Amino acid sequence: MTPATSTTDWLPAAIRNVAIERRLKSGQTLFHAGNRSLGFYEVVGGTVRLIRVDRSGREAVLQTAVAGETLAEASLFSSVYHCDAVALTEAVVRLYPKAAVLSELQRDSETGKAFAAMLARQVMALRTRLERRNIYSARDRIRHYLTVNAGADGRTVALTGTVKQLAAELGLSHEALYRVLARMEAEGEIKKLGATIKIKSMM
Amino acid sequence: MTPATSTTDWLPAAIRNVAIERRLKSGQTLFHAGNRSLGFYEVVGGTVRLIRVDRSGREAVLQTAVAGETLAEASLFSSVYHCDAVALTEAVVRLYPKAAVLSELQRDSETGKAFAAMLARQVMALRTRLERRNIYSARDRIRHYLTVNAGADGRTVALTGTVKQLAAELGLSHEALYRVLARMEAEGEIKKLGATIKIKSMM
DNA sequence: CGAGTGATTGACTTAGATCAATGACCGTGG
DNA sequence: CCACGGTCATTGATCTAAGTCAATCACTCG
Repeated sequence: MTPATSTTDWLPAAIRNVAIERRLKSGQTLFHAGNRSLGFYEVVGGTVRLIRVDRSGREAVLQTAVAGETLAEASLFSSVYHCDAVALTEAVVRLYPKAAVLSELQRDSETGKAFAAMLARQVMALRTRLERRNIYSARDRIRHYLTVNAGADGRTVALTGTVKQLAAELGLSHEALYRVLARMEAEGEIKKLGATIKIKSMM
Repeated sequence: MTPATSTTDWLPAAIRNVAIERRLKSGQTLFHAGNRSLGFYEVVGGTVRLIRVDRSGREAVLQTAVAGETLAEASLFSSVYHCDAVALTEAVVRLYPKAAVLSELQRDSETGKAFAAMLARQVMALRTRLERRNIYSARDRIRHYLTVNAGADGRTVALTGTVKQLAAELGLSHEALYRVLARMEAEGEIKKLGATIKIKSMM
């Protein structure tokens, strides 16, 4: 339900303690495709990208992970990494060693369940975000975001970050977002109150 | 790696056999938000939508599941459904009962692992598709698709369905896709060979 | 043999990207 | 304490890529 890529709360302390923190310089490679998989990572600070490089050198970004997000979970179940990970900015990551995680998942079925639940929730949230991107009109995309993220009263949406960040989440330029938001407010559909948006009427 | 939402291969026969198939008429509701969660579904045929309805009656689509895809996995870990599911077309779904699935996941750690691995792969694939939608230019979006989905030789992409379906996957009108593909071919970047695209040079 | 759908291409329109500029804030270093 | 550099918020002007409407042709199917 929450869009938050709520990272690693499912991890028992036992595993969290064996995590290995590593600091990356901007541009530095964390792992390469083909490297033996050591486990999955959590980005503690900065930004790390997963990249697939084709033989002509062109690269395609598979994921851009920022602080709090998690990286390469699937590598837990694979012996090698299938893409490159490189730091886009200076960054700090935490490695959760494969063997430790897997054996813990196996030993404690509660942890296994929590892990699966977290992944299932992520799948749900990702599908929702993807579905939103299928909406062509900026206004309807915003409406989708608002109704999906409305609080319990169904009328109040708490903005998590800056408007620019929201624009990125929606796949709009920030200018376009400002404009549409302004129009929606002018037409009485919403009301901005600081970091909150009130949904008033709907057309 | 494969973009396929490869559904239920992880399920042991034991569970597959207790699945309950159900036929839905177009427009029929499979479950409502707040209903006690019975398990998750696989869409065998037709199309089913997950919908969140806000109090003013506006609805936001959270997911559109077509044949072969899976629905509401997260409900395995929740006591009630959190949205409505309604058939967009006539449809056939298969219900995997929660209790049976959960106990099997718990009993057989191999199954649990396979389930988690499937979810992790789905998360990866979804993130990749979402990342692609961040690319504004149609051409670059197509390039992203091609490099991500290139076969082992890195130069051959097998199209899974029709070009129209690809257009939907890319979030483009099919006309736009035809045009850009035609231009790319004219400029020698790719070569279409039936249901295959050869990547020739890259600009 | 029509009906329905995909593939393709042309013409036209427009929503939203881009480029620009301004004002409000904010931390910070002298 | 204040000037300065940086980022966010906001709005205007302009441009274009891609959507929409439309028409044609090729196919498949009952």
